[in-house]
Amino acid sequence: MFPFSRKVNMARKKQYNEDLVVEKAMNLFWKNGYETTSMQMLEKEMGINKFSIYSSFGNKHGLFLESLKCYKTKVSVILEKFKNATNGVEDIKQFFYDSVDANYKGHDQKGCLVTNTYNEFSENEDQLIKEEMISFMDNLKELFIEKLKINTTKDETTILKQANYLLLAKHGLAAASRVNTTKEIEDYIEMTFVNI
Amino acid sequence: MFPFSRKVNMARKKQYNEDLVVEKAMNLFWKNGYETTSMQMLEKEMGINKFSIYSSFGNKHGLFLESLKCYKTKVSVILEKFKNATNGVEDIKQFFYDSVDANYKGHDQKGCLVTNTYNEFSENEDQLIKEEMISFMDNLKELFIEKLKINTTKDETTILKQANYLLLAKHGLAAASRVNTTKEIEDYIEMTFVNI
DNA sequence: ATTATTTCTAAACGTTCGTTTAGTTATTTT
DNA sequence: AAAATAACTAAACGAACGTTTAGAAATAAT
Repeated sequence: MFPFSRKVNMARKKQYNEDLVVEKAMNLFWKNGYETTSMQMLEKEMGINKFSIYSSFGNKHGLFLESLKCYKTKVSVILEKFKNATNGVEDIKQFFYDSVDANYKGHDQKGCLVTNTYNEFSENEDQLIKEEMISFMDNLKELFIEKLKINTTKDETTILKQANYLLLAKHGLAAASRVNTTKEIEDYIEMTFVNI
Repeated sequence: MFPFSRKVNMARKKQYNEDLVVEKAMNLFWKNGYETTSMQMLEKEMGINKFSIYSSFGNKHGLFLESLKCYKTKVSVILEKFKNATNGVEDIKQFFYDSVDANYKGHDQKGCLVTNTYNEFSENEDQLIKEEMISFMDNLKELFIEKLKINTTKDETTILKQANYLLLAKHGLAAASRVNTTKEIEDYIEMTFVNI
């Protein structure tokens, strides 16, 4: 599963669960961003030694990639629900509400890790992570398009415009998740969908 | 003007213009963000020695604060135009277009420095900069409210909702300024204002 | 012309960063 | 039980960070 973890001839057992410590790392990255999160902080939060981090994940960058995977797994429940929905626009709105609920869990107001990462790396030279984030958003846009096509007479051009609009609206939602109240966020979502 | 620059008994003249080098620093911060921009990069971009930076601006943090002031001066033209406008909602839309134009100057697609800074510092402990950004956005929200009240029968609650919606829409616009085409940005702005 | 003061260059400062390594401990294999 | 091997702890690594300092160069005042 994890690229740097051994599987055969295990002389001594790992005293930690890799999935569990990745989730802890993910929460720290989510809260602080990539650069601000130091290996020292990760050591403390994950409860394991630096050596263990490096032998399991290669380096900080590798750990971050695993953290992103972990985040995707975390949101996959919402995403699957969204993918399987069949009501059209109403599904997108519900997806927005579900996303906010997920980001409010634990009352930490950390926004969306994908959006945060996208913002942090947008002027960075790390192509791999940028492409990961862009791919995630492109997939989301495709899903928006798919749902917008349900029960509608709108032409293709309008649908593409609306999908792009909704994708950008999600940036606003991520910002809102960090500062606004639940009520304000609700108002924002409702207003976003008035003209869709 | 600048807190660390001397004014009296100047034995040797400064070989640089402080306003000019701050603008260069601002452009670098704008492009890369605060943390990613190192003193080395600033030295090179500003064309002066580290010592000169420290004697003029105290430290990196001080230089960033001056850069933010410089940015505000830069956008003050747009902001003043917006403040003096009297047509209502149409003025806000024009302000959105003007903001995009300003951010596209130089074709660097750096987004909005205030929004970028707000994103970078949102989970940071730097209260001063956070408050500066929040204050800037609060002022903007107040202006939105003021313009929304022109030629309207809408009640106070609706206006507050719409102002908050527009403020969050500006986050989407900042994200769009970095990746979307001019046409896509136009579509986004038009769609944002359909239901206002 | 000399002195005082400021700016300049360039090197070094202490810290922290991500990363690596040496040596101990624990478990499996022989 | 002995040997082999993997995971552990803890210290150290070089590089980069923001910041400071020592000394040379330049200008003002005397």
